[in-house]
Amino acid sequence: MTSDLRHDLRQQKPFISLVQEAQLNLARTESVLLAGFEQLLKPHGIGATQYNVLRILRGAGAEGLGRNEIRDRLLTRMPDVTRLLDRMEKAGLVVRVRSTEDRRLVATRLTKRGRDLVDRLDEPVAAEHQRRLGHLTTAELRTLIKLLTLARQPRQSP
Amino acid sequence: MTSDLRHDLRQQKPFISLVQEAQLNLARTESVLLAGFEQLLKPHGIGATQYNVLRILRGAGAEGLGRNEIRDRLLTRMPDVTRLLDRMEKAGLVVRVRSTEDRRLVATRLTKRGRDLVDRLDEPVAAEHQRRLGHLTTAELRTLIKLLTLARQPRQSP
DNA sequence: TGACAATAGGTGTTATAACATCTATTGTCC
DNA sequence: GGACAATAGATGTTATAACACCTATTGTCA
Repeated sequence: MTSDLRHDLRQQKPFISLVQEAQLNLARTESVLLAGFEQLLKPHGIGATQYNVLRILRGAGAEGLGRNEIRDRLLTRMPDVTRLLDRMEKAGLVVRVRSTEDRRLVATRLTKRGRDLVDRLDEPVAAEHQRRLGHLTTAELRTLIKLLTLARQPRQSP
Repeated sequence: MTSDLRHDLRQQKPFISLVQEAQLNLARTESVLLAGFEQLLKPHGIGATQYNVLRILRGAGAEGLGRNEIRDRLLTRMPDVTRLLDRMEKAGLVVRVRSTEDRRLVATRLTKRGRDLVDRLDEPVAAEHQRRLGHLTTAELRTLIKLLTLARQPRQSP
């Protein structure tokens, strides 16, 4: 009776399988890194998600991007991109212009202010990442990237 | 002039250093795994954080734990544990009892309902983790865990 | 061409997170 | 033993995330 055995052993911490241990480590590590990153961004009035949008828009060039395109490019799932962009527009970081050809389309673009901010952040962000992960060797980083990429491919039925 | 060079090359995606690539992969992988996990928990009316608390309290035994102790054991940073516990108490998953010896202390304990829920979730949670990460070999998982652990030790000045 | 699905985006509402500040209780030290 | 720092926890308030649903515009096809 598997169920009884599990019942008896609980309270200790057995059955922390390797996959669970990996998942716990992943969550913990991401949390630690993210916290440091948010700390860095806070004085500039934005969070990690907004920073992400700034990078995406900078990469997209002058034409800008539509809401759904931005959503799809974000690292983390984020419904309600509309109001995220609302806030960024209010903060003067982006502007939105509705297309005249297809009036359903609204392109979001960086303002000079947004562009300047993300440019100014390049160095401190790189420095923070270096500080956090710079003690890993190149080989270790490559392996880590490889394993994380592999981890995103589920066994079956994506 | 480094600054000018950077200025000229922007818009492309150069300067994605290994450390940044690692960080991006970490965030992305965590997001994907977390989304699947939340999906699994949703039918049970809790999220990943509450599930975490349930596991922590189960591990703590019958005496329960104080608010700060729970906060410190959580995987991810979480201010406002008070209202998280409020919600769980309202949902009948935990109870809080104030100590008579030191009236500052309030122990939070699992109710039978909370205990049953976390017990019932053991199998589906294990299965989900297996589904997500089970295609990695034991050696790969060990390496991943090792590297993630290493990544949490910053170079200097914690 | 007119109904209707598809697409892009927005809004209303509720839940949760984040931040700062507050209260109660206990320990400590002059 | 009385002032005061320290500790444990709670509360007020604002911002953000999550979820379901709505509006406008365009494409398509009988």
